[in-house]
Amino acid sequence: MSERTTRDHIVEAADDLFYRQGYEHTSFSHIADAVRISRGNFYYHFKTKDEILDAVIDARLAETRAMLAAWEAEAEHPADRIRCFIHILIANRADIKRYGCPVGTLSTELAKLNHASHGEANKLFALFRTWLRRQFTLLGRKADADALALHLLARSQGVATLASAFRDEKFIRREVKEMCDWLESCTAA
Amino acid sequence: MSERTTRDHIVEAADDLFYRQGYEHTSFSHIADAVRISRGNFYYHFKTKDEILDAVIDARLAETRAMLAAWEAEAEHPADRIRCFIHILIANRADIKRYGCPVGTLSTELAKLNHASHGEANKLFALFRTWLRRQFTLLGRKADADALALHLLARSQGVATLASAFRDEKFIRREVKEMCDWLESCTAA
DNA sequence: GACAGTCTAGGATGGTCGTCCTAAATTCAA
DNA sequence: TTGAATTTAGGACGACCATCCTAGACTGTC
Repeated sequence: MSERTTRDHIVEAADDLFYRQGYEHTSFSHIADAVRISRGNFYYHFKTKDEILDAVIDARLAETRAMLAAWEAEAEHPADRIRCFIHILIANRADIKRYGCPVGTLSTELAKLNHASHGEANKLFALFRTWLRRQFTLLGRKADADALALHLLARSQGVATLASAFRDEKFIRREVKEMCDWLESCTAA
Repeated sequence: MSERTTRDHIVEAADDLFYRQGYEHTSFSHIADAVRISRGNFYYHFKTKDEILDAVIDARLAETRAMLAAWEAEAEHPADRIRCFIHILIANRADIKRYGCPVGTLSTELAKLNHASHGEANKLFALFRTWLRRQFTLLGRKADADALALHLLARSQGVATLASAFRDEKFIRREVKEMCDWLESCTAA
C-alpha cells in the first residue's frame, strides 16, 4: 500500500513548483522535467493545466486538514493550539523568506488571473479561519471569535509578505513574539 | 506643458494592467491594445518588457513620494499622518478587494519570478517603511520606530491579502479601526 | 520645397505554451 | 500465451509570446 503513483509524483512536483515559481510561470514542461516523464504521459494523467491546479489545491487542503487535526490532538489548550499556528511562520521561515506564504500567494495570483479555481484556493484560507474561530470560541471569545481569527490570519499573511520582501528573519521572530503576546491578552480579557 | 506623450500613456496603461492582471500575465499586445498603438511603435519606446516594468516602478515611486509628501504637508501631527497611511486601505478598498495591494502583489510576483527588478519594486516598501519610521520617531518612539513601521506595514499588507481573498469590506473597516486604536496606544506609551 | 530626425505601423522570426494524437511499451487477467 | 487495458513516449498543432526589422508618415528647420 501507499504506493506512490505517477499521478502522486506529478501533483507533488506541481505543488512545489507552483509555490516556488507561481502557477502561471510553471509550464507542463517544467513539471514533466521535474518528474522525469514525457509531456505525453503527463497528459494521460491530467487533461488540462487547470486540472493539475485543482489536484494541487485538493492535496493542500488534505494536508492542511491533517495538520490542523494534529495540532488539536497535540495540544489540549486552545491557546497552545493557536500558538502552533503562529509558529509555522518560524518553522517555515526559510521558504517564507523566499517565496512567501503558499496560501496567500496562490490566492493572490489566482485573483489576478481571474482564475476559476480562485474560490477553491480560498478554501485553504477558510480552513484556517474556521479552525482558528473554533479555538477562539473555546477560549471564551465566542462573540468575536471570527474577527479574532481573521485578525490573526491577516497578521501572519502580512508578516509573510514583508519577510519575503525584506528577506528579514529577525522581523519574523519579533512579530511572532508579538502575536503570542497578543494571544495572551486575548485569553486574559 | 504637461503634454501626455505616447510614452506616458504606455507607462500608465502598463501600470494599470500590471496591477490588475499581474506582470507576467500582461503581454505587449495587451498594453498596445490599451494604448491603441501598434506593437512596433511600442518597441520604439521600450526595447524590452523589463524596461517597461522599471518605468512603471519608477512612476509608482514618484507617485508614492508625492503622496507621502502631501500627507506630511496636510497633517501637522505625525499620528494624523500615520492615520492617512492607514486609511488608504479604505480609500482604495474597491481595488484592494479585487486586486490586493499594488505594492505587495508586485513584490510577491517578482520574488517568484526571481526577477531582476524585485529589488527595485521593494523600494516602494522601503519608501513607506522609512516614512513611517520617521513619523514614529517624531511621535517619540525613536527606539522602536523601525519595528513599529514594519509592524504597521505588515498589518496593512495582511488586511489587503485577506480582503482580496474574502472580498470582505467590513473586515477592512474593522481592521482599520483596530490599527488606529493601536496607534493611539503607541502615542500614549 | 527639400531634408533630417522623430514617430508610427505592421509583418517576420524563433521560441514556448497548452493541447492533442498516435503508436509503442507495459501490466495483468484469462 | 494470448489479448485487452493501462501507462508511457514523443511528435504535431495552432496560438501567443517577446523581439526585431523595414518602410512609411509626420514634424520642424533651413
